[in-house]
Amino acid sequence: MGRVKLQLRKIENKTSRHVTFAKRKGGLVKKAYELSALCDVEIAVIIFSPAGKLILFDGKKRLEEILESYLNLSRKQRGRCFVGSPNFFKTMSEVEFHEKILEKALKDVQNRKRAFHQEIASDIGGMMGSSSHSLNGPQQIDPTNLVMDIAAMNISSKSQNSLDFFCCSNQPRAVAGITQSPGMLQGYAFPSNNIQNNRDIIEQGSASTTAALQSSAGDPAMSCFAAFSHHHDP
Amino acid sequence: MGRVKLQLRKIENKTSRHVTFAKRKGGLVKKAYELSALCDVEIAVIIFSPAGKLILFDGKKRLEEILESYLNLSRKQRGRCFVGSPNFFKTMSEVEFHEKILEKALKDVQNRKRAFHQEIASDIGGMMGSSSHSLNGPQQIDPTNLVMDIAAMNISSKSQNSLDFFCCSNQPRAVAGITQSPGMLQGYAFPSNNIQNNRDIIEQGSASTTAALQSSAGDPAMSCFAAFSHHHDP
DNA sequence: TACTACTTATAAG
DNA sequence: TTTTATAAATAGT
Repeated sequence: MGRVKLQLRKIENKTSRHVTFAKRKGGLVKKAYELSALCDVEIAVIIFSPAGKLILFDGKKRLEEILESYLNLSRKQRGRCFVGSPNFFKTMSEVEFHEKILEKALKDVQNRKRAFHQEIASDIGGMMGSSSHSLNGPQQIDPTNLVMDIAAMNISSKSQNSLDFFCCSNQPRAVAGITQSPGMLQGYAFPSNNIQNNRDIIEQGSASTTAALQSSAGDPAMSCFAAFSHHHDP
Repeated sequence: MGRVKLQLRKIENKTSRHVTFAKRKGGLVKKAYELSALCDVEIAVIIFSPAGKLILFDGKKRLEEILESYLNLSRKQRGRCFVGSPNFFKTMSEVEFHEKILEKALKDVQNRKRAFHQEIASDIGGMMGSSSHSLNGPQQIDPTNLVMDIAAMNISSKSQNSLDFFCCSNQPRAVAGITQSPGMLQGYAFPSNNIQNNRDIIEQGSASTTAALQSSAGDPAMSCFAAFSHHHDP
């Protein structure tokens, strides 16, 4: 829309590009808001501005587990999350807390290892041929098999107070394509361990968005956007 | 736009709502595509349809670390990612692989602990008052301090081959507000540990998108959308 | 699905 | 920033 039809390629003039970005960014967020409201669906729009900063719109709740990682990283209420070298730990209590988590995780893995040994042993001691469990015994390490297809996993709901959800990676920090604000993406690991607290934060977020919507006489989507806009550059 | 101006609230008629959803969904994705192309920015649009299925658009590369978690969870090429109880491990090699990771992580944390002890000891042995390092000695555990503000962290690039990026959480599986397809969100932990491999997959994705764009005489954004649409319900 | 009258978004000034 | 003229999106058919 406009005086002329634009070709769909990068606008070379920097000023024009920034003007267009500012306009269309607002338009996109507004459209997202409208679609979310009209059709009662959950939407997130994530934009990295030319300056590399983050602009967000999220409609309803489902995506908040992801989006909070962007919106709220600096709020120190995310739950137990440990990212980075232990050298970043600032207090002994932090170190010891994570030491305990890791000890527990290691113990769980080692228990599993023992169970494997037993199952293998019983396999050998039992009949030949078909075994009712899926173990294949020791294998070569195949990194491509180490990713679990979570969607196919049956989630066990027992042992809520044991460490039943953790993650390890030796992923180095330098992630392809991420040069600006590396912490944004990498800082998030898992949802808060305190669901009630987490929900409170979500509610807070909704409230502030609502407040922004109400305080603006004009366009609700635009003010919704404005509510988030302290997360990006001016 | 249209014959009448719609009020910005949920369309109650189900058929109208679905028609509007279909139209505006396409429009939103097209807008995202245009903004991405015109302004050379990275964009993702994530939509859960009324049926709860996923619709995605992503512009450039920065967000793929997040979006791949949705698009590619079932491709067993994500790198070393361990989520869930060790009981889900299917092979001894998986168990042993993660045992090693955890042992290393624990060792790193314990090294840090030792360093703390030394720093504290030298604090006691040194002059009173101002100390040049930031340690405060042992403290009460304050869970709210255990989340690191990654954005404020200075990322050390050394020790690429040591475990310098890992995460632990005792987050239970039942995450508030996530009832459908829980695996989608929870399955993803960190970017692939094999960046080259990861990039290959990204290129694949881009290629198929490009192919879709080219194979459609009509609207590039729409066909781009179509390229992803096998991820949502028909 | 296609049409079309109308609203909305926006390129240029 | 605000104002147009025009292109684009879309509600109802």
